[in-house]
Amino acid sequence: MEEIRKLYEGKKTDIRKRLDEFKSVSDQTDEKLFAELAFCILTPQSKATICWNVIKSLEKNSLLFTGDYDEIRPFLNAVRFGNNKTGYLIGARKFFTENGRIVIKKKLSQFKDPISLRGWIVENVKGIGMKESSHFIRNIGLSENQLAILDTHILRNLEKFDVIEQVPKSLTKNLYLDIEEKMKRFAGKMEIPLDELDLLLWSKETGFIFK
DNA sequence: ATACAGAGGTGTTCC
DNA sequence: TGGAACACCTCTGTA
Repeated sequence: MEEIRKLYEGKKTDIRKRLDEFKSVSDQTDEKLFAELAFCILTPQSKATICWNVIKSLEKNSLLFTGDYDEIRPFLNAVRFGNNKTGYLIGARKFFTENGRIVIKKKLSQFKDPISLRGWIVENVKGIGMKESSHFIRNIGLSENQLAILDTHILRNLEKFDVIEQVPKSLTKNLYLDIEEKMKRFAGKMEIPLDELDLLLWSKETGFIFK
């Protein structure tokens, strides 16, 4: 507990700066928001920096919004499960396309709160589960301290600090929500906003704050 | 050198 | 009907 508080005081400035950058994303174009979503589709079990570079390459080559499977797939050669993820990316693009262009901000703004938005994305965007939906919403600055991004790093830390008994072997939707509640209570006890606690535990494991 | 676990999980299948 | 088991797939660090 004391360890967390001390760590937090040291990194608070950097963490808040990063969260402010996330918040500014919601003012970006629909294309920019989709690029974030695409990034979150690629991320599972893969290196975040590589995934972000892939998205940038696709943008540079004007394929993110127009490329078909065979054109996009080679860019995902270094991404785990590239076959599936290429399909998910194209499916998501189709889902958010209206009259030939990406419409995403308008759709997201229909939701009152981050929780319902997350559920809607999980239901409708194939390839995005609870964790990545939370990740995406946080990355575009709409999480409002209500969503936990429960990846292996965070779960390991929650176990370490006795927030959960042990890291579960598989994370069902209900279990996700259950652990999320526990993490929220822990954040409250630590007097650290949930979004900041997430980045804190994440950077504690990986040494830096990326996405 | 070769082997092997682990990496910011998710969809499908089966009970 | 909710959850466990399994497939997806490639790179990197470690022994």
